Amino acid sequence: MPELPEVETIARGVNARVRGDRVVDAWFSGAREPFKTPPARQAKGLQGRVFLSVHRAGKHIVCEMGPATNGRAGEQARAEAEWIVHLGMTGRLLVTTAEAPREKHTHARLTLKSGRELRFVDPRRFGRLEFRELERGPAFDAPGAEPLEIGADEFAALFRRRRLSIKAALLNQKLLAGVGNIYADESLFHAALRPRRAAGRLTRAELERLRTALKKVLHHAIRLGGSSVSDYVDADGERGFFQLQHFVYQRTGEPCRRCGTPIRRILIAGRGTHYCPACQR
DNA sequence: CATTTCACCTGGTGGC
DNA sequence: TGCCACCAGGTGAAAT
Repeated sequence: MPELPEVETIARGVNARVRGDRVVDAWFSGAREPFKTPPARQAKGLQGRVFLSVHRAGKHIVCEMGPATNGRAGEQARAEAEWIVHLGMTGRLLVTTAEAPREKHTHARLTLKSGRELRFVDPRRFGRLEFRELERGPAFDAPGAEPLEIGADEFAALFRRRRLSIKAALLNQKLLAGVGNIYADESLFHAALRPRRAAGRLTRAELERLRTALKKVLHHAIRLGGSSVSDYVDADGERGFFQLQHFVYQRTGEPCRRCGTPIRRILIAGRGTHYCPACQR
């Protein structure tokens, strides 16, 4: 469901829990949707492999998988494959005991050598699971720029000559990777910019305000998430996601925390968009 | 080509 | 309680 901060938190939590563990069995549901790679191929590819590391790229969780056979002791194995998890709107990646009750809508279960399981649960099935053999193709690379790393020049260049709204531009993963509806609305509020403003018409100063607001909001959310990794990753924690105090997101009609004006909700790119008509210009 | 709309899913909520 | 409309953190294909 998750946007960049949630995905970052989940990737860190999963990394800490499965790094060095080995897949001894892989099970996938019969459902069609969540598989970018046919489930049988994923199961076969993952079988026996060791988790070298897990990290985030955009909204994707990328698991670097090492060889299925034990290497020489003390030798650092090289990644041979990647298991890529996109959580869509409702996906969760959980580390559980083998005995933990199986939740409805479980689409993948990797049994690990430690006895634990890594489970993918996704009611709406907007999530995607992909498996790549690095020998046969390129490593995964999220298309857009990382909002936490991008510099002022590169950021400004993303929006130059674009006629779409800045809100729609922020949501476009080919421009920036990882920004979703919550943090788009929140960062536009902190930058004091109307979501309907044409992206290409923002001044350099406004864009710089947006870039710093976005960074700040994302870092803050990661910091909060980091203190409750277990809410996301350990068997059935689900809090985490909404614990942040939003300034505009889903506060339609409520008073702006800065000036008291009722927050407005409009539709941009089919997504609910929240802003303060007084603070944002 | 850039941009917008819509379909893909299940589940929760609030009105009647 | 039931029924219904509407909403949800995402994205890629189809339409404009």
